[in-house]
Amino acid sequence: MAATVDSPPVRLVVARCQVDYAGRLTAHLPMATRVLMIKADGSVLVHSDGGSYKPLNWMSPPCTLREGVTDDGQVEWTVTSKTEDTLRILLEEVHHDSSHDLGVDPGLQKDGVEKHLQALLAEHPTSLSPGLTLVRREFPTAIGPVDLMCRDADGLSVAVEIKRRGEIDGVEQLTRYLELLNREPLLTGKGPVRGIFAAQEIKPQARVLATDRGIACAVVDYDALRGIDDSEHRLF
Amino acid sequence: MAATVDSPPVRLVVARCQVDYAGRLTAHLPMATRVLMIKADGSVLVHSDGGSYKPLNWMSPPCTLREGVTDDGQVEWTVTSKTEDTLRILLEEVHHDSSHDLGVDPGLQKDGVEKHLQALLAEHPTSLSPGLTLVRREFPTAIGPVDLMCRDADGLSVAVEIKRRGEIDGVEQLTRYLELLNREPLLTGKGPVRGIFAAQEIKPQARVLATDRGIACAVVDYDALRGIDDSEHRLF
DNA sequence: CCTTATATGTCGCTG
DNA sequence: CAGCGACGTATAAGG
Repeated sequence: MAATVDSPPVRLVVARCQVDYAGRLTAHLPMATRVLMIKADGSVLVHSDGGSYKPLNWMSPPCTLREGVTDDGQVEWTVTSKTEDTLRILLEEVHHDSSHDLGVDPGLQKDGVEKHLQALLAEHPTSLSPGLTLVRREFPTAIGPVDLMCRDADGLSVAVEIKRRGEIDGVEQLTRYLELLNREPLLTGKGPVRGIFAAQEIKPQARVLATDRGIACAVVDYDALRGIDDSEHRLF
Repeated sequence: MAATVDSPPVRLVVARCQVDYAGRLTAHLPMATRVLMIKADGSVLVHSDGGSYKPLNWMSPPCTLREGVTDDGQVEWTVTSKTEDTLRILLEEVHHDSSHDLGVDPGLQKDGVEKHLQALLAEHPTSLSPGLTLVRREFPTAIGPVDLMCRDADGLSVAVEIKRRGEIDGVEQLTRYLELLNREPLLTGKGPVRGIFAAQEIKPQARVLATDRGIACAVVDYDALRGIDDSEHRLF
């Protein structure tokens, strides 16, 4: 007797279907041929040809799929989550239907993003502003750690917020830190704490807001920093 | 002669494979069985069983897939984008391989997103605060447009920020706008610009911050607004 | 084409 | 579990 699998983990279906979602929003997909992927946890993905990795429609786990038949004899899938979200898929014609046991996935291994950038800047603080020396990385405040705390040639404290992409949120974040840091007498002895917003790319909007708040912007050349130890500084 | 399809739009492959990505980061997937979806534009999705709709790894269009063979005879896919990102998939064993023509997708119809909420509130500004009249939607400022600019019965300007879910970011956003708007003499003639933070749901933290800054919070009943023209107002 | 704001964001971490 | 920040964010809208 052959070994059987009770509920095959992944099911791939190609079918002409119509999809309706109701949850945080309502969405409707007219009848057309699409790829349906049903995973072991009951989650469903509705993919069209093209677009990026995001499905046209989907249901995230945990959820349950119920297969039924409508009054006029069409197959209907109803996917429901605990939070009353529902995905209804009406199947008009099934072109393909297969199931596959994948087993457990060992998972993804990532390497090298922003932590690396922080390490580089910690080693070369003068690339942000001349005369800067590192006091400490991840300098703690009540609302979270500042990426870099430095001191400049005049003895002023300098708080540095590092992002890969400098957007307005990052300026807000640094502003909050500066507000708290400027209440610390130990830091403000020689004058108010300066702020530097450092990123590989700084959006115009973020630059405007930073400038408006007296925060300096530093565009960091990642490759140059990585390649050359004593890189030129760029401060705007 | 039978009609042939040169490059079938969607290809579904289930295979034991190993995946390596190099781009803004590097990522590695050890050898395991996964679902591979190749779309017409050459984009590739690597799905495992479980997780959400996001693939373990992927390549976004535009990109090209090249099928090759390694020195030791294994099938190898190399997907490259214009921006020198590369996805390398080493296939050890193919369990399934099928192609399907989907045709053009009519696309998704959404309802109940923020834009719709904004339209409803623009039509019924009194649901936010009594006596409010709309001056203009998407009122421009140096750092972006305010969702609604209104005027109250006393002639005061009122800036409204609308979110589906009211979180702390939205309060920050409105605060920024108010800061800029209050520098405009044309708006502050009768007094400082008021702020209203409107959302279907407002998180406690956001409410505290808003209150602290003198910003009013309005919880919007989307269904009521959509259903009834002259809905009751709720202002906290 | 670039910039900006939204997302059924998702994901991972930390308190 | 909530809150917060990052993401190869994706995606749509507007200038």
